[in-house]
Amino acid sequence: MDTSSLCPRFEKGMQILSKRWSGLIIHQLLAGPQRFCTIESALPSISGRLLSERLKDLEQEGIVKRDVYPETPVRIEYSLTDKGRAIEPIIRGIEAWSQAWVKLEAEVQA
Amino acid sequence: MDTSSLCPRFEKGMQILSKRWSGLIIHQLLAGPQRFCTIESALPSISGRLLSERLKDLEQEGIVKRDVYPETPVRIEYSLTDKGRAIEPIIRGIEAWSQAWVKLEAEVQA
DNA sequence: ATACTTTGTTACGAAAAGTAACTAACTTAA
DNA sequence: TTAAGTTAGTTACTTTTCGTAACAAAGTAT
Repeated sequence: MDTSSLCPRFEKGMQILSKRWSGLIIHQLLAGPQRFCTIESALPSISGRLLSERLKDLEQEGIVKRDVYPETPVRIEYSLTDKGRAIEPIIRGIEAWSQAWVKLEAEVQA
Repeated sequence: MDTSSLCPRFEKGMQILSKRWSGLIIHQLLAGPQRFCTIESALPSISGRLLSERLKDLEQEGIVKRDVYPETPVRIEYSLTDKGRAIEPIIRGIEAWSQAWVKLEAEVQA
């Protein structure tokens, strides 16, 4: 029973952005187009399997674009679409909030 | 191997906000303090088990406050702390992005 | 005492995420 | 012409998280 005025667009948007790794991948791609292995080593502890899966999800949502350059070795570059770049203010907002409010384990005095 | 300059605060902030339901719960609490069953019926298809778990997570992170009023029946109100209210611009950003860019299933013409 | 409400908890099966090893295509080195 | 290396994944398997449903404590009303 949905008695709320919860907008289905907002609900879906939230679903997309709150999938694990999506935010960090988008953040990484804000630095410019880059290849699979660059993203993989930029993000701590994401595995190839998940990165591959998540990039496919984001491509399907029209947030990420995948370009194949048949060089040698083949170069595959991932970049943000307009829809993806439109997420930048949100990511920056999360950065700002995190700087201002998030305490790391080491800083939390119980 | 973390060769990036990825800020650990940002990483943790992202982890908190991107947990399933966190965003929608915070969005709901932006409307003001409210009780468990109100949140439960405002969000589509979240179960008591998950809502309980997520509210505890958010309370632990200092984002949500839990107040017990020993009335009859007992009233327990959940509200946002300052740290929680500071998330409002991010949630509004996601709302705006969703309005502008998110297409629902029904609208996607393959 | 019994039934009802609110705020949860417990138990269990399903789905998603994490880990590690493997594959395909193409290159350079021996 | 093998052999080993690189990039971009995939497959198989384990662990964690999620979802569903039934139950429980504390109090009121009947």
